[in-house]
Amino acid sequence: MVSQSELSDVEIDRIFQALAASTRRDILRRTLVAEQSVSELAAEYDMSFAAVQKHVAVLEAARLIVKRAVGRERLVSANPEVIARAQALLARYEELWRARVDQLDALLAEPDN
Amino acid sequence: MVSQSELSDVEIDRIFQALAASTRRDILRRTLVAEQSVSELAAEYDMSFAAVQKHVAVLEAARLIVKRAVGRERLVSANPEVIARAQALLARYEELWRARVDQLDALLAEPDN
DNA sequence: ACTTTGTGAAACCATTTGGTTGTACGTTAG
DNA sequence: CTAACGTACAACCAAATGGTTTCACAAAGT
Repeated sequence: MVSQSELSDVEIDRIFQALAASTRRDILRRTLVAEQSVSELAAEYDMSFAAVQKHVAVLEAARLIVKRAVGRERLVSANPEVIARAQALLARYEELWRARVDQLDALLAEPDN
Repeated sequence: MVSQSELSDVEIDRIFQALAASTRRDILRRTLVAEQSVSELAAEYDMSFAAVQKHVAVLEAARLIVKRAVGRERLVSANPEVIARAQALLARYEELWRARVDQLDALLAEPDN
């Protein structure tokens, strides 16, 4: 079992904000597959090292990734836990929708209409 | 079956960007449960009508909601289709993670280690 | 006919975002 | 020891964001 403290609004803001840029989604994808140093990541994109580092920082603030120090390198790996939380959030939205549809169905099934 | 054209990066950007503000998530929640006019929505928040209208516009640009005109009102309702797409995206990320874990498991299960 | 209501859009402003370059500093390599 | 590498951070800038107020206009109510 993992820590199941509820996510605050600002935390959710940060998660979706972090996901709202394709470079960051790509970094997330890469680090889900395998741990990578910040330089390795930076080499993949057509922008400065500092820019990539900032993207990594945004993902880290959202706790979508974690870094661990190994010598002078910082190895980045994704945190699937938080991704799962975001997914669960969206799933709850869909549930609201289903409830609405069910309610409508029940109404239509009412005999005295 | 619904239209299954692939989402572009910018479309995905817009979806997550739209989800990255709690007011907009709240609007989405309300309109998932029941159709609401823009004024009805605006009445719920401590900001100007124009501000809420802008939030609605952001959600609409992301196609997370749709509007239909009834007289002078614009009735807003959520589009669960797009929410499902976002959820599916996150699910694929989790799948990448699982593949990584499986690969690691296989490696550890190797007899000649 | 006039007024009110619901919506949209423009202009404006402060803050945030996403990029840049430059600097500093610890770690590894020669 | 010195040079190169990996990272972090600050300062700066343009563009986007999130709010405001104001104006315009069509639809509904009186």
